[in-house]
This record gives sequence, C-alpha cells and structure tokens, in this order.
Amino acid sequence: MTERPLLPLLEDATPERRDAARNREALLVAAQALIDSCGIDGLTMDAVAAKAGVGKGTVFRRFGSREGLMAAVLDFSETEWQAAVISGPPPLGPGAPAMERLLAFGRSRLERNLMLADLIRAAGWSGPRGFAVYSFVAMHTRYLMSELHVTGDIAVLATALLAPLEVPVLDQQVRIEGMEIDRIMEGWEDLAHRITQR
Amino acid sequence: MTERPLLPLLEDATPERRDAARNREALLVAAQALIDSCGIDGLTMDAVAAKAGVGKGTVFRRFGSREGLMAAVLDFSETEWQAAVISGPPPLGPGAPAMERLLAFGRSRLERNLMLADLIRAAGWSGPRGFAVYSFVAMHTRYLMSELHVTGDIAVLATALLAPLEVPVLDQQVRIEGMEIDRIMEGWEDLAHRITQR
DNA sequence: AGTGAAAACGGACCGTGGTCCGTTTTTATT
DNA sequence: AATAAAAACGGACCACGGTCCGTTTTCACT
Repeated sequence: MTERPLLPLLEDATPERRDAARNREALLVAAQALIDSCGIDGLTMDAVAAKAGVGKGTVFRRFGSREGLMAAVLDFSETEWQAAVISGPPPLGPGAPAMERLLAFGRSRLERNLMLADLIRAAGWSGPRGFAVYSFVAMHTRYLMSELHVTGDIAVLATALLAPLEVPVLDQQVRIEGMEIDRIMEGWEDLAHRITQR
Repeated sequence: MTERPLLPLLEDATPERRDAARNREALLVAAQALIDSCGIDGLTMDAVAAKAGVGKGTVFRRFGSREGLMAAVLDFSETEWQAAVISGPPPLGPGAPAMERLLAFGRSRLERNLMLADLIRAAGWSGPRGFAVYSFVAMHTRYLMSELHVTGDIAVLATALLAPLEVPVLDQQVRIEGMEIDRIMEGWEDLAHRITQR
C-alpha cells in the first residue's frame, strides 16, 4: 500500500516527513476497513480518524476532503488497472491488434466502473486525481484510435466513445432501467465499430 | 410558476392543501432569488426557508432534500425546453427532416446543459425527476433514430449519442481541457452521422 | 547532542443538511 | 357554526464535513 501512482505527472520535490507517511498509511488502511464493514455511505471522517488513531485535522490535512480520501483509496485499484493496460497480457495489454485491444479495453473499463461505482461516485469526478485518471484513459483511447487510422477529431471522438462507460450513464442504464450488462457491452462494441470505421 | 410538468407520468390523485401550495410557490420564488443573488453554492436551506417566511421543516417536507429543491427549480426551464422540442418551431420542433431535427436537438441540449451546468449538478442525476428528464430525452432521440432507419440496438445507441452531452463530460472538456464549444459541437455532429449511418 | 525553524498534529469549534415531534391550519362532515 | 381527523407547519435538535490555531514532532545543521 505504499506504492506511488503510475504516471506521476508532478512528483513532489520534497519527500514526506516520517510521521506524515505513517499517518497516511494508517488512514488509508482504516478507510478501507471502514468501507468494507460499513459501506461507503456509512463511513464518517471522524470514524476514520479514530480508527487510525489520529486527530481529525490530520485526515483533512492529508486528503483535503472526503472526496480526496475516497480518491486516494480508489487510486490503488486504478494504478493496478493502468498497469494491466500498459504492460499486462494481451488483449488488454500490448501485443494484440488495435481493434481487439480497444474492445478489451472497453469491456474491462465497463466492468471496473460498475464494480467500483460507489467508490467512484464518492470520489467525485473533479479534482486533480480525477483529471489524471481521465487523462490516462483518454490518451490510451486516442492512441488506439490513431492506430486504427480513424479520421476526424480524434480527441472528441475518443470522449464520445468513453462517455457511455462513465458511472452516471451506467447507473441510469443498469440501476434504473434494469438493462443487462451484456447488452450494454454489445452496444458499446457496435458503437466502437461505427466510430472507428470509415 | 404554477404550471405542472410536462409528461406527468404519475399525477397526484389528491390536490395540495392551500397552505401547502402557497408555501411551495413562495419557496421556489425564494430559491430562485437566492440563486440569482448568491449563486448555487451560496444558497442554504435555512436562507430559503427564512426568505420564504416558513420553517425549515416545511422546505424538506416539500422537496425532500437540497437536491430535490434544485431539481424543482430546474424543472421550470426543463419544461419549457421540452415544449420547444414537442411543439416549437422547426428544426428543433416538428416539421424538419429527422436528421436536421437530431442535429438541432443535440446543439440545443448541449447549450442548455452548459448554461445550466451549476444547477444541473446541484440537482443530482438521481431521483425520480432525473429519471423523468432522462426518459424524455432518450425517448425523443430513439424516435428520431427510428425515423432515420438506424439499425442495431437503438436504446443503447441513443444512450451513447446522449452521453457526451451530459454535464460531467462537458465539464471535463470545457472547464478542464479548455476545449471550444464549437469544436465539441462539430464532433458531436460527426458522431451523430457515424452512429446513424449504415 | 543541542537547537531552531518548518511541518504536522489534535481536537474544540462552526455551518449546513436533515430529522423529529408537539402545535397549528385546513378541510370534510354534520 | 361546530367538530374532528388529516395534513402541514416550525424550529429545536442532531450528525457530519470542514476549519483553526495552540501544541508537538521531525529534521537539517552545527
């Protein structure tokens, strides 16, 4: 749990003080434990502080806000996932044809976003962390699209291809309309073909 | 400000008591005034209650939550917009070819979502109101797509076409990446052509 | 080891969203 | 008009996110 995020856009120049590092570690462990036992909604900042054995001020000094704490918890699995895309086995990782990689990418992202929906929602879609996450996903999609020789405004088309995989949209389809996941995935593959063809 | 929402899926069987109706009216007026003067973030439920001259409990009895109140405020402009789509002048309203209507629809929705972004964000994307709004937009999109003889899973493709117009996605593009609105719109038109062609 | 400045800590404190329940208003009925 | 049940009201109250500032810890430098 001490690994640093992939793609460290701006690494801190000065390292953390020892007590700070120890407390961050304890807070993340406490937060994960509380999420497991009480669920996301049942987690309070006071409880996290108490469980980690630190004052509440420390939690906010480290993570800025509740959203920030959630984003930090989410960061573990995100980093892992990004590693699988960058250097894992094909077809998600490198080695497969671009179209296969794209389809594997979409399926994997969709499954992940559904599995972590509560946490992603609680982490908010703003802030620097959210930006970094989006940047990675968008960059990879644009790369695959350029490999497929897609014509047009690739940045915008990539966004359009990614948007249906985001949690608010999936929530609408799955939770409210009760749509099957396989059907959503098939629809997304169709979309991928339509956007990349020509 | 007393009109009822379009497409009243479930109209209340029993009408409101007179004091209840009067208070709702006063609360909506107060909320709108506070939004205009303090902005969405500066609006507090206590302030709305005070300005409307009622107790705080009444606000929550009427609207359930802050999100609910915001959704109710939003409902005015949403109703107006839906009316323009259903019975306004072409190309947004009926009378133009389906493809022109679709493009006008996308542009209009995009502009609206950007203009009301703060309010839409504060209203939340869940709850029955959000569902009703989404239902209308999705239904209309599916209708236009069927007019265009689009093949495939129309419900899923309509969602894919609408997703890039949603506030979280637009936020990312406009606010964070600083993308121009015209560019986003051109990209969306391209997307509409790719999804509907074949 | 001693020292001073910078960084981090802790928990009392505050504002706001949301609840609860005793009181008041409305409305249907006679 | 009187009455009673139902609905709505109001504001004290609570919980939680977030802030503030006096105290403690760390660390670089001597």
